[in-house]
Amino acid sequence: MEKIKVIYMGTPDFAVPIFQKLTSLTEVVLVVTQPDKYVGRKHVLTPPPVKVAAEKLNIPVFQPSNIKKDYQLITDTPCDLIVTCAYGQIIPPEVLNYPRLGCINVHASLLPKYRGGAPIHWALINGEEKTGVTIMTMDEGMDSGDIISQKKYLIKPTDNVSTLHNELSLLGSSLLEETLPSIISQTAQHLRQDDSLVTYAYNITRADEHLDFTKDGKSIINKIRGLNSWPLANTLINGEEVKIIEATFVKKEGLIPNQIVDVSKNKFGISCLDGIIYIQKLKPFGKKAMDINSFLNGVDKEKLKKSPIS
RNA sequence: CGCGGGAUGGAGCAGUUUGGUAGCUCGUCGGGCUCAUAACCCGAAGGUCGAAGGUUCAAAUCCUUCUCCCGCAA
Repeated sequence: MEKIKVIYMGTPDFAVPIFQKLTSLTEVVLVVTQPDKYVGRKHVLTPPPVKVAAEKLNIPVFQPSNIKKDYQLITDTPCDLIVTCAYGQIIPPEVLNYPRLGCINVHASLLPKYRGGAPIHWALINGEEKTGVTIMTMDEGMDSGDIISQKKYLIKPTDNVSTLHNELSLLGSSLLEETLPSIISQTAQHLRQDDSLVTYAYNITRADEHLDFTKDGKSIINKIRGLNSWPLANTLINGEEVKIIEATFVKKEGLIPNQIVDVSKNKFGISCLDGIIYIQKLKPFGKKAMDINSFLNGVDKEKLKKSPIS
């Protein structure tokens, strides 16, 4: 079978395995990704991961800062299909309508749930038992196109953003492999999204990262793992911001929430609505991540017991 | 030069303001107690105090420059 010509549009790590799978199945003639960005304290100009992967394979890369205006190169490049995954910009109709087989997108949720930029985070934070990946047609809305195929993933209690990110990225790759033939033969089923079931997963904001210890233990733990390894949940202990990386929950009745209730050699417990959150791993302000034993070794435990949480 | 925090035995920290013998909590190793232990007791090893230069009789501490790590902001 002759390989079809594809333009791939994607940006972050999540989009890399899907890109690589695509290169093995089709001829990727152009990669469109976000411009290099200045990141970090030193403002180092950093290329997006998909660009790095594309350059390794000597595939041309196009990085328009505003694709609504600057799409000429795409529509001048002969191709049969456009595949997108976490590209990062709304794609104009001129591009959507260009390839004869259309535009499809790989999204990290079971649409119509969790449309938007942070579906993995929100699925974990909300304590979902399952999530998955969806391949769909693109339209001018945000993740609102027709569903072509889906694959479920049962979330493990040990999953966090990093593990789930990897799982779904691989799942997306294999789903793409399974779905591609029906796209090429134009026999794919198109299922309209049920508007009444739509939910949105907006990008995580600073306020989303803050832990509220007056809530129930389960939701606090879900938030901690739903923000791990990035950007991490935080709280203020004695006015200093501390990132909470890992914690466990023990159910217990009759506690006043939001208090430091258990400090010993290797335990640091904060009360919540229905029990105690034991911090296992954290990152104090200005310090590196450390386990709870290390943290307790270097801290005045009597003072810590009296510290307010906010 | 965007803003701020930090670097002290293997880990986490105190000591720096006011220069004067390297300290705490752990870990490691050895010994003891114990039916036993991640518990307790006794002892030991392990550090050119991030780097370089300067001031001084004397610098972890004061001055200058540099490197690396972390958070925020983009």
